[in-house]
Amino acid sequence: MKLEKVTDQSVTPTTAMGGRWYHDACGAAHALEIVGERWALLVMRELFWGPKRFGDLKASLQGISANVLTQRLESLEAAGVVQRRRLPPPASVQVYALTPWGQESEPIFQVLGRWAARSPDHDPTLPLSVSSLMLSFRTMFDARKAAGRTADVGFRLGAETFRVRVGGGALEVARGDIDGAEATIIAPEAPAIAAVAYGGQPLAALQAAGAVTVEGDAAVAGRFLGWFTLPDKAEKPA
Amino acid sequence: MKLEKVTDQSVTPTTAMGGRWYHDACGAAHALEIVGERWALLVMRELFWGPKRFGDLKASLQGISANVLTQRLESLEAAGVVQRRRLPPPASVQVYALTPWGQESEPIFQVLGRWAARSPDHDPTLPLSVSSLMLSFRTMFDARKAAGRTADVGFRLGAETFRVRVGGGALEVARGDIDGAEATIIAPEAPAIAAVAYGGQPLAALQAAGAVTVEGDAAVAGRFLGWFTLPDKAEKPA
DNA sequence: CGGCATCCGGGAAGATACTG
DNA sequence: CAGTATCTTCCCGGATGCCG
Repeated sequence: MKLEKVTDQSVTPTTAMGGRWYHDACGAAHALEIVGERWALLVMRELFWGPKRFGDLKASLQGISANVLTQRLESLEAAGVVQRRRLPPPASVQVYALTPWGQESEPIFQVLGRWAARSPDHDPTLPLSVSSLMLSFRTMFDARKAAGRTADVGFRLGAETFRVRVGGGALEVARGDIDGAEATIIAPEAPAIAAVAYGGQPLAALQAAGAVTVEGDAAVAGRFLGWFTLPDKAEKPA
Repeated sequence: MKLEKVTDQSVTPTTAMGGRWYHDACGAAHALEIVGERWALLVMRELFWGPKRFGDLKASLQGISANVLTQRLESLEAAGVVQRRRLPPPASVQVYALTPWGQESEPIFQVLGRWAARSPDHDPTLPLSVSSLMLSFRTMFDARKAAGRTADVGFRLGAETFRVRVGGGALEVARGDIDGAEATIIAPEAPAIAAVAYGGQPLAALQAAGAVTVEGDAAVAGRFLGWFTLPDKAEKPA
């Protein structure tokens, strides 16, 4: 007995994967139908800290082409993960934002990130978007290292600003205002920060090289960047 | 400047996606390079409770074709997630198993499953593999409902047997021996069990219909199947 | 039977060019 | 700037056939 032809149109056009489903009640399988297409999850990642315009989205996703981005935004909107919004005048431009349910995807990034960081093939020196860096702070934050400490750190990475607050064993991230932070870490590119937090590079070395600038309390900035731990790599079996 | 031909072998054959990478240090992006291809994560799901042969794997993944399964097993093996093993004589057949690091993927299924279960489009009445059902027990176990209780339940689903033990707020699953369980739940297909645990169907109704049989303490079986909760669906925005 | 190679049709991804 | 149109390349899925 053959499967019925699934190219039959008009069947749940809301679901992505162009009409190829797993026909599986398993939640993970359904998740893959929503976010399993190439780029889909990375689009969500880039929207995680707030709405973005098409062009900014495309710029932050190095390598995606406009038509693929359009398709993904359509799929994700149909799935209820992304919402298209028009900003109020005078800035009446269209932006894309995660829905509340889309926002709940943070654990997906944490779990995938922690698992893949143990991959023998993972290369943390590759380019890194600003959104990824902020997500990595929440994923790799090591509360033991920050025990008993607080910090209020601003980031200015290219044109984006983020504020990170640490206290009570938790780390909060928000896009936007950095006024009044104890220290502000400034860099043209996110990977420079990752090199310090994850690559063992001394902050002072990157400051000397001009890749990173710190305003305010440099001791706070230095301490803060030591509060993150990458998991050990897994063994590659014979 | 064109990309070099990526069918060119010898370029990190360890990584999947046939030579299309994200060039992104983000852990989630790297995870997608490993498990983001169609079927890859479901292959891992089917291996989660122990090694399987090619044919059993193919049978449990309704709809996969042999060549795609071969490719996925190759990719996953190259990535260090899956290991090919030869069972000792007399049963000297080849099986596929997760590596220790591959076993660490359980949180991925939990998080994806919990998130996707809230999808407005998720249909829990679709077919369900035995591995998925067992994974769903660990994902959707509601310790509050089982508070102060223990259970030791065997499952015989088609040709597979699993043993599930609940105690101290935790739920353990193991493939294999079910001798001495307090109750054994028998069904030809996993979805019958899901209909009780997640679909609100009374166990007695399925027993009457002959879809499920219980041996041993039926009260234990009935209680056990009430200890699981699906998350609420998210709102579909206008 | 288990596993792999090969061929084919359809469709998704990627690059480029173009339009409002 | 925000997408659409088009073309090419490559992946997915099915079928068949080989070889242990």
